[in-house]
Amino acid sequence: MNSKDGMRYMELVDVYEKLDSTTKRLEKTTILADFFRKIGGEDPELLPVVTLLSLGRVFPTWSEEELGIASKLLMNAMALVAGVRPEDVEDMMRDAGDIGTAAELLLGKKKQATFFTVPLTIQKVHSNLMKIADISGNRSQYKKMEILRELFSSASPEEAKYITRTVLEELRVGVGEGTIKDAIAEAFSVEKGVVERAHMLTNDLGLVSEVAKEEGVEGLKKLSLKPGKPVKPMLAQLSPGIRESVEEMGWALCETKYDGIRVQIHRSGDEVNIFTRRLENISNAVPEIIEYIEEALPHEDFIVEGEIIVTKDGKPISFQYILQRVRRKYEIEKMREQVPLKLYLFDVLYYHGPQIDTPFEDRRKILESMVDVMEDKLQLSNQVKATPEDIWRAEDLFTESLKGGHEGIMIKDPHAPYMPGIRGKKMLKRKAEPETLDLVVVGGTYGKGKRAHFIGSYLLAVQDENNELKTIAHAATGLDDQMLLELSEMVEPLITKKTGRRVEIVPSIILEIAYSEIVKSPEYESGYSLRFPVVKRVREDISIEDIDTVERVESMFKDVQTL
DNA sequence: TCTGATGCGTC
DNA sequence: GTCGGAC
DNA sequence: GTCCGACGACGCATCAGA
Repeated sequence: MNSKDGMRYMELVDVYEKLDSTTKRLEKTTILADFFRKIGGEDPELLPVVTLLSLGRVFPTWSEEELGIASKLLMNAMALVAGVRPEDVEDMMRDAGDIGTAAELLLGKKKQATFFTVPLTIQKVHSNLMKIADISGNRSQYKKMEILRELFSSASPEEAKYITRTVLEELRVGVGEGTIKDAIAEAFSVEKGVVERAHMLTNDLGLVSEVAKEEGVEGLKKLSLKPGKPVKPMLAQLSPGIRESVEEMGWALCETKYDGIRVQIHRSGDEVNIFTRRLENISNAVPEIIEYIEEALPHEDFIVEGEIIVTKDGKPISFQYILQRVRRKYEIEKMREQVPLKLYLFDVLYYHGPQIDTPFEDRRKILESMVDVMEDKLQLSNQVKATPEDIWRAEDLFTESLKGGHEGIMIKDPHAPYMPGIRGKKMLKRKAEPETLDLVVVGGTYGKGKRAHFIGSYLLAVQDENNELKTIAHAATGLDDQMLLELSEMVEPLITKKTGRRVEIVPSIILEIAYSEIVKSPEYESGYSLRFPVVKRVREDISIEDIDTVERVESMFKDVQTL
């Protein structure tokens, strides 16, 4: 290590390799903690950067910066550097099962011809990646690739492996935020709870590690909630059953679960901002929501949360519509007419100071005191109180919710504080039982990582009135290791064609697929597709003539719409 | 100027 | 979003 | 219980290239 030029990227790569070589969380934590401590001692300015890079990120969570490079562009850049065709890279990637490993192999060959290189530093890698995010406009893809090319040309094969994975933000060394938090706590001898809280409130583990080292517990405790700065929303777990969940809480506040977009709304002085679950600012896309807030809530600093849905004649309509609104930049006024929004508020995080430690029961009361309801535009979530004795209140809410075209119910612990970014048992969700269809496998796509040498996703079809097969969805989740293997073995002899990572398969294997909802599809031959498809089992007991039909799908889709 | 591929966010 | 695997 | 990483559909923005 050279103190003038900063620490070499290779040192970080060694850490990645060590992390990858164990599956034990405690070991990973110690590896990271040791490294953080080392950086803290030798090159403290690098600590926030290294913390982010260890997570496989270039920017902190709250940042709106993005690289605009994913697998395809990256493959092109790799092809350029290695002097091969992009298709060769794709083949290699399929065989290696991972773009990082493919990069390592490709550059390994190339490197033998290279004479010498200037060693990469962590700083250099990070600053070049940050530069990529700033490039836009004409020839931007080319310029981005030039930066990658420069990095690759001075990278060792092993370094290239992790640069590619970092660009894709998929480091895949088994380290996520939980492990990083533990490591920061261990490295700088602060309590884990304090690290956790600081992270909740800032969404910036780089900052947290820096403060932990420089100012310790005192510094971390000073970080706090501020209107204008979004925090990660508290998340819900699946409820195993309404009664069981309510009993476990003692009593519960149950609310309709609306099928829309979760938003966190901040008022800071004169400014109102609306953030999504991943902390993206969508204020410009939903001007009417800002207006409703101006009208219905106090002109004081606050943070509230709710769900935005689309309604027609006061009734909720398909989730697909709201996707037309969230990230829109153009023709906003026009869409505002066509796709009207409604906001249901259900929580408050800040009002006359932080309220996240206030029990939910009381937060709700505060929220109620803040809001002047606007019919059809802004309301509080529909809420009932349920105890084990009158569990029917919750059960009725559930059936009413589904009948009304909503998604189910939330079951909330009245005593719980608001825990940003935590998915715990203080807030549960209960949705309708999924439906199932019997579909035939007509193709597939090879997977990555764990699924590198399997078909990681199956293309499925229904039959039409002429017994022709029409595609309707891909399914990948729901397969355990054993089924993954068995299916691969069944499918292998049926493959008729391979193009890149995709294969075509003689139709014969039938899968039972669960799904939450049928949706209109611009992509699949049947004109429909499935929301949240899950593989349940292989149907060896029926034959291909028995699979479900386009007609059936169509009739079920209409049922859903007319609810 | 238009279209398809790609990226990236929502669920 | 769902799910399975590892701890 | 918790964390992590496999993977699903859709729609808008952006950019390359016809």
